[in-house]
Amino acid sequence: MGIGGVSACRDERAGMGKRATLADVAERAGMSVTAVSLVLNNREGSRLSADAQERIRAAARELDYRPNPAARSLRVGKTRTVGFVSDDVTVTRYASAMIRGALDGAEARDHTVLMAEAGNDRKRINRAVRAMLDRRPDGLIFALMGSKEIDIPAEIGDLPVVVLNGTSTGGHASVLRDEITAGRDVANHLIERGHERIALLGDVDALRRDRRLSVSIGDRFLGIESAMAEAGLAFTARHFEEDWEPEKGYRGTRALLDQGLDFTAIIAMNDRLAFGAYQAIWERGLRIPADISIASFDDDVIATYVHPGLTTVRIPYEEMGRAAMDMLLTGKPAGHLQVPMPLRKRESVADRQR
Amino acid sequence: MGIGGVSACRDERAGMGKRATLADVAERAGMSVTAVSLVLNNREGSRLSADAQERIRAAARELDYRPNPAARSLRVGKTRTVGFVSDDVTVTRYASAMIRGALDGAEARDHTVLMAEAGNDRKRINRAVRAMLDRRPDGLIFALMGSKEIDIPAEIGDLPVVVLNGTSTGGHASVLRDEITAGRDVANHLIERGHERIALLGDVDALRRDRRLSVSIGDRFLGIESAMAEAGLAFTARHFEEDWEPEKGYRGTRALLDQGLDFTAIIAMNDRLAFGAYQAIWERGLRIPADISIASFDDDVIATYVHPGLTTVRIPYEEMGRAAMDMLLTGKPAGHLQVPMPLRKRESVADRQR
DNA sequence: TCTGCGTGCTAAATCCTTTTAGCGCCGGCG
DNA sequence: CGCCGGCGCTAAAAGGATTTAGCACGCAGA
Repeated sequence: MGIGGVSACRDERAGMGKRATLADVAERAGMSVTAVSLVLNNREGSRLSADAQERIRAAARELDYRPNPAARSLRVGKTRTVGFVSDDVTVTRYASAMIRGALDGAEARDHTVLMAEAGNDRKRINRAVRAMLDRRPDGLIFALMGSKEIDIPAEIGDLPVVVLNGTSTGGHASVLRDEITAGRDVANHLIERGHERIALLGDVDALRRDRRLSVSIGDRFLGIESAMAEAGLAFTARHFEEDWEPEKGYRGTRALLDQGLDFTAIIAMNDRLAFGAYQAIWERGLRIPADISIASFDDDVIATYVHPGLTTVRIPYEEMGRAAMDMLLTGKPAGHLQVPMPLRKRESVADRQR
Repeated sequence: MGIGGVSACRDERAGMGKRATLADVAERAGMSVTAVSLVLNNREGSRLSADAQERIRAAARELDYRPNPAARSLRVGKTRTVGFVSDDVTVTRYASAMIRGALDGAEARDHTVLMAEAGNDRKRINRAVRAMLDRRPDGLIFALMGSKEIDIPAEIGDLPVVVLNGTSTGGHASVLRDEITAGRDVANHLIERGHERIALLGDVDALRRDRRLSVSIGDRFLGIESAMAEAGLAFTARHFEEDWEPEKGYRGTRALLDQGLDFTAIIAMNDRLAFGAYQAIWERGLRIPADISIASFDDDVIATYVHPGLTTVRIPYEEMGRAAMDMLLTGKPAGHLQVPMPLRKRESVADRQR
């Protein structure tokens, strides 16, 4: 039975300085530390009397007891903490949605997230991984801002790992987006609207092959082309462009138009290219979608800024982040999850007029 | 004294399963645990012989010893961990730069960052704060995606706190952006180029007053207007608009143009409004910057996507994140730091022609 | 010779929780 | 009667680091 002074001292100082420990709760409840631990963790092992349980819970509540995670993880070996290592947070603006998804997933399972940014430099990656490992997280997510294939440092050993928005050479579990279906959806959407003469803006050779550069873009092309082939169509115009920026979309579309307008729709490989296309099309006095329909990929901010709104496929960053965390926190992560990419239909696609 | 097998077991299995402990190092060096701790932490207290020191260091190196942070922080009370609570990661795309800045700052001081997202809901904020507090971080950053004034939960007690991109009602240390100077810079830039008839796009009453909505927008107006006043100028046109989206910028600018074009330049309150203005101006067959110059705020992605490039003031998110972390990790944080906002001159502003 | 002190090092306590081993008692079984 | 086993609970160990207290020894000064 506690001396009044001691418990009073702890009592009112919640949040400030010292916090109640198991021993404090035990003293207040007139029980042993073990008993308190048992009860507060609802261990089935040995049932304490209902009375004792109630006293303990009451004491814990009154003292606002919350276990010290350092002490707990020292004993148990688990930290209820997940490491989130990303190559580059700032590259893709939307990528913060990936973080959000992961954070939500962790919160739902009562874990907290340690973040680190590692860049693309191998040394810095190793340093970040060590820093994480030192904190003994229960798992690690490698988040890639451009979907790529990476090497996971061997140091990690058998710690559960999920690669987010990419794959690893070691064949670790990963979360990807379903670019094949996305490609098919975009192409089919135009085909269903009656378009038969379609131009491709942002065609490229390198990315299709090398999965170290991108594990997703190859699939995007694959999907587009399979849908075209199934409809018995081929592109009536292609503009090759590796650098998918608005400026390039603008120039590319101009070049395409110079070829004599033998298309009624454009598939742009991303929204920035599409935005450039808008400018080139406006400049010619043509109208979207009346004269030319456009569809693309990413659902970047600009897709909603422009008139008419751009029909595009959303990259489900948030869902992916969430999925990665779920994967990591439920049993042994394995396999490659493909998250569907929803088609956002806006006003840039209409039925073929001509 | 260890059976050979034990140390051999530990020896080669770095990263996997068990890791070397202080006791392992001590055993290998033939010293006491205390001695190892003393040496590895370079304690001045008692000098061990150079020979002993060398043996200890060698043993630690060979075993790839790294201290268990749980054990350490259990003893010391510090965790070398900082909590980063943000209201909403996804609202502002650029805001991820804030995260990056904070991460870099923490890395530089060998701290790791615990992230949590709290939204704007008081309950959820408290839950996030508790989750953080349970992990006993050495400090807390409250990052606000739209710069606002918030209440910091009292629970935090005397833990060092920095409010990032906002202020607290409790007067905690904070990192803000210098919107007054930014406002002045934008206005002066136009004035120096000879513009005397200037329109303001996105004027608004509410935001100017209520610091709970925004602690920065009021200053932005203040800066703009003080520079105008010093030059003896007043706006020749204003469009009021609370919702700073492209659509509204488009309509607003059309309305402004309908008033009879009595301005040669526009100050838009943000880039999205400015983007809308571009569209309205193009539609009239006018040219930027030949007929109308435009300058605005934020340096959003679209500022570089459009032609001509949009002159705007960058929000220094990354620097702010970094500054907040520096503040937190060096002594007692206090005061309000104003991070300068650089003017990005692009092609949307030219000398007055008419 | 004895005291005092600096040197080089270590045993033990401490931080807080979880887990293991087991105590004392009582009722039931053989 | 003696033994076993369940009940309700606790003492003690373990986990890995830091910190405090202090030991043994040798040397210098009185």
